[in-house]
This record gives sequence, structure tokens and C-alpha cells, in this order.
Amino acid sequence: MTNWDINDIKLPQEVKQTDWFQEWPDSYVKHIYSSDDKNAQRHLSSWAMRNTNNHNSRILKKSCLGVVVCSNDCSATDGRKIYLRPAICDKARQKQQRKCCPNCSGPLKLISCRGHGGYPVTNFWRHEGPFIFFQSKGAHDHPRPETKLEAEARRSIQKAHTAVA
DNA sequence: TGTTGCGGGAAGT
DNA sequence: ACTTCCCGCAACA
Repeated sequence: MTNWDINDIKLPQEVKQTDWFQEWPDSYVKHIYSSDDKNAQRHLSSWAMRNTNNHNSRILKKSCLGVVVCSNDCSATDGRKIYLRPAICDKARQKQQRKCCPNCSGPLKLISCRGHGGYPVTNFWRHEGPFIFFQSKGAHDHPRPETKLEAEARRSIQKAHTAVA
């Protein structure tokens, strides 16, 4: 059932069963989602993936931005490490890297993804009739960042905090 | 302020 | 010709 490639002229027309949305696709996996799947429609991932132009309007390509860590390698009180979600927008990401670790105030650093032959892991999305075909190339060689929701939540807490101060 | 998708253009192969 | 990266734009939250 996975004997197809995202670049094939013709993708499988008959799909027995669609997959549940995968939040953390890793390694060289393929999925076929229903075109009704909201997360698939939005091409979401909990990895921080940014759009990359492949000059092909039929296949959407995204590449991984890695994870932002504390350069002091500090641990939170619960023992967990700091793994922030890289901002997707270039400008916001440059600004983010000048900020401090929310835990120890040390400098942050971006660990870029080199999981696909030294290059970032790529994800491909293609809408075809009642299906959304997904293909991942490369295995992430870094920890998982915050999910999109976690990052949004932290931003709004920060905002509330600065509003008081 | 940040996310997402689009597309032009440059550069390397 | 094909891929990858960089940039700005526009819609949206």
C-alpha cells in the first residue's frame, strides 16, 4: 500500500484505508490522509517545518528548522531540558535567537536539522481527489521542539507577564 | 506579531 | 534542466 512516491505521475486511486494524522512523522514514512482531515489540510506537524519553494504548485514542500536549546544545557526543576520551537518566519527566528533561556536566562542556540544527508528533513504534501498524500524524507537528528500549541501558550503567558511588569 | 502558502529570482550542479 | 536557498508579498490569526 506504500508502493508510491510523492513525485509519481499517478498516485494510488484506490485506497482501502486512510491514516490517522501523525503529529511526529519521522524517518522515511508515507501516509495517506483523508482530504477531510483538518490537520492534514493545514499541513501541520509538531516539528517546526517551514515552507520551501520547490516551484511545483502541486506538491507542497516543507523543511525542518530543528530545535532551539539553552547553550548552558540547563534543566528545569522537573529535570527536563529546554527545547523551544524555532519561529517559522526568518525574521522572528533571528529575533528569537537573541532572547534568553526562559529557565536560566542563558543564551539560546538553534540546533539545525541535518537528518537528510546533512540537510534538513523534508516533508511533502499533495492533495489528490479525496486524499492528501504525505511523504517524509530523512530522520530528525535532534530532540522534539515544543508543539505549536505549547509555543503559542508560552507566548501568551510571556505577553501577560510583560503586561504586568 | 507570527504563521502559512505563493512565486520570482539567483546560484550550484 | 533541476534543486535549493533567499526574499518579499498577501491572507489570516
